[in-house]
Amino acid sequence: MKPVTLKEIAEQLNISVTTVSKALKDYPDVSKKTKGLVKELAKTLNYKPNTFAVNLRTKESKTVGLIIPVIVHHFFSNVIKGIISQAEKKGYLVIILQSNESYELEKKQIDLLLSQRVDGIIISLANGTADFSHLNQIIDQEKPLVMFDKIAKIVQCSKVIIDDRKAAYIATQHLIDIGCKRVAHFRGALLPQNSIDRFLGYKKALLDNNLPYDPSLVYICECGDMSFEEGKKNAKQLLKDHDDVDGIFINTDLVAIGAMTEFNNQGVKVPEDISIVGFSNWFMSSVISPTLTTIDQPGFKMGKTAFKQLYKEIQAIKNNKPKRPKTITLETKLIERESTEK
Amino acid sequence: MKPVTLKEIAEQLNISVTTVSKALKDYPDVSKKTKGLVKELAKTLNYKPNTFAVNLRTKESKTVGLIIPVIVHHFFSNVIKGIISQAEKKGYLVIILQSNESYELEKKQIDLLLSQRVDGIIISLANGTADFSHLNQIIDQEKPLVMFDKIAKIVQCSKVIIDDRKAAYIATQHLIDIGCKRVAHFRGALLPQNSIDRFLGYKKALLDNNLPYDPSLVYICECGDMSFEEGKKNAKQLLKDHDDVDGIFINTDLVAIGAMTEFNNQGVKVPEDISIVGFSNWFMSSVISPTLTTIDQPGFKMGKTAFKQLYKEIQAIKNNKPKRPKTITLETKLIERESTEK
DNA sequence: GATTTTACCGAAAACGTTTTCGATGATGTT
DNA sequence: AACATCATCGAAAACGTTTTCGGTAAAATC
Repeated sequence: MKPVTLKEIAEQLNISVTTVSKALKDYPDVSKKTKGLVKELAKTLNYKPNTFAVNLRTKESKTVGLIIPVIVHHFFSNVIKGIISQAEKKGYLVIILQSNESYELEKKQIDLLLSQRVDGIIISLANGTADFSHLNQIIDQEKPLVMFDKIAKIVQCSKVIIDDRKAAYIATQHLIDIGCKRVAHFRGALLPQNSIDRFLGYKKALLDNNLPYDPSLVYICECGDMSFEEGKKNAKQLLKDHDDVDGIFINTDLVAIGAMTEFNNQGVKVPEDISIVGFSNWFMSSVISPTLTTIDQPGFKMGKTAFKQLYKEIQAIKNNKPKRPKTITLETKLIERESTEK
Repeated sequence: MKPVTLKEIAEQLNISVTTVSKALKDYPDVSKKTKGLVKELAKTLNYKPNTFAVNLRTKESKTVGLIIPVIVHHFFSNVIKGIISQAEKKGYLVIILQSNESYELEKKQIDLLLSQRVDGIIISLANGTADFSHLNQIIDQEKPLVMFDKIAKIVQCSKVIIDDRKAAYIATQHLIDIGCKRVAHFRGALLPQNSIDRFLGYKKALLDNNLPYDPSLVYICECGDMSFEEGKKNAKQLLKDHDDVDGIFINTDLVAIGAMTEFNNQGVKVPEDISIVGFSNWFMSSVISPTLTTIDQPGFKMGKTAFKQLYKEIQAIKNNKPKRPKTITLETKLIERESTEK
């Protein structure tokens, strides 16, 4: 019942462990005959190299860590899928951790991954993360690090992002183009770079169109587990505060759907009374009523790209080359649907 | 830049590696004084035990594998979350693989996990899996295996499931209770146990209520990536085939939503003309219009329970006790919403 | 003062692999 | 015949940890 080792194969064939090892890895200094014998016996005994020993020798685990704020989330689960699919192609396994938008957990989890000696880490930051020493710790150990979506510009590592500012600008411009004069914004939490950028894009679009920027039209939501509820709450508040808003650019689809639900409950018609643009293009947005205009955020591609970059850096380090941090910006596009049909 | 080892600590303190190791693990045969010195130095040097070496010695990786058919899926991502959260509590990491509903991939991935020497495996089978030798291989190696959701009854291992038959019965009975006389069923793929069970529950409910079972009212869908489209397609076909159907019990929410979309497009009113019950209680189902009556399937709890059971078996094996496979059935409940409001 | 007990420490083996560096004998070259 | 070349193999060290088994000195016991 014990797992088969090189030693056992060696003993059965009356050769050394060294030769067995080399035969299996096709070293040139092993005869064709022995290679054949070794490989055959290895197969019949169902030999599987002991990863623990291999890792110890080679100092690599062929494993990468992934930390994301939430798993049950259309965008993030797509990213996971992208990362895993690409990792599998390269023979890497992925350990997934959920930070739950908590800085403390994120820190602990990075510690955990480092002590596990993963070959690299991919991360999307928690909303609350404002200090980055735990990330620099990764870089100090010369471990590749790739951030995506929610990143920290300051940290010297590769990043896979979209141009949030531009996307938000396009979304807002679209609302203006269809005739909106008072455009509100439900923004994300205060810290994450992407919610800042989306806010800035929104603001710039207003100003470029000679529309006044009114801070009272900007509502905040944390975009955590309660996104849907937050959307409802903000919508309710907005109806109380203003009676002239005719368009909203909302930081994320789920919040937008919450808002639409509230509007529907209160008899406010979308898009007739208020037009809405969301963000991310959750699958859900294409099946609700009215269907939601949104910005397509390529989660699967983002995950794939993130792993590809991480892999490049892993290889670079292996060959003692500099890893060259790189920022990759993926394309987004506006998906026009019923919620902005005028 | 080299990682700190026991040896380095030992040299700096002029003691042996053995003592350092024992000090860090609070062995009784190390003096308080040395323990203090060792622990302090370990902390200042930021010592992290080399997992590779530890694994090699202890023969365990504190890592478990998870294979699921699809990741971007409300139910499954909830399961992932449940497993990860529970694993973290016990100091275990989770490697996630996606079988893409492919038997071949599933087989390969099990091989991969076994050669990685994970401490246990949790799996939900691919639709196409009909042969189970790859699963028995796990059991033969005395590795704990827990199946959930899509299981194989035949395989001798622990299982975490719901009573699909009962849940389907309740769903169908609900349709009958609100007055439906011709109840159709969109079932899942042919092989998975749960889609068989749901079908049987549907059938039994009909017969118990003296309604005829009509095979032409049963439509099949694979419930893979194309669920939504399949729902639309089946709905379209059903409208062609029958004009008297007034209720449908549908194998999974996403298919149900696809069907509702098609009905809506064709001017068929839900629930007035046709009432619909879905399955799984995806978040989406509570925000679409009309909201969807469905069976709540506790993904998070399922994941948690699956890991708990796996953990128990890992511990049992460690202590040379039998692992005692166990089947755990979780409660489901009917969530009544607008799609069955008469 | 001799013996036992206790407290503390370390040598060494083991986990299974990879890789370096020779060693050996056979073959080819001059 | 002397030498170089080539093909094939293996001994041994190394990776960093854990754990067994003794060993030594001090303290306790008689």
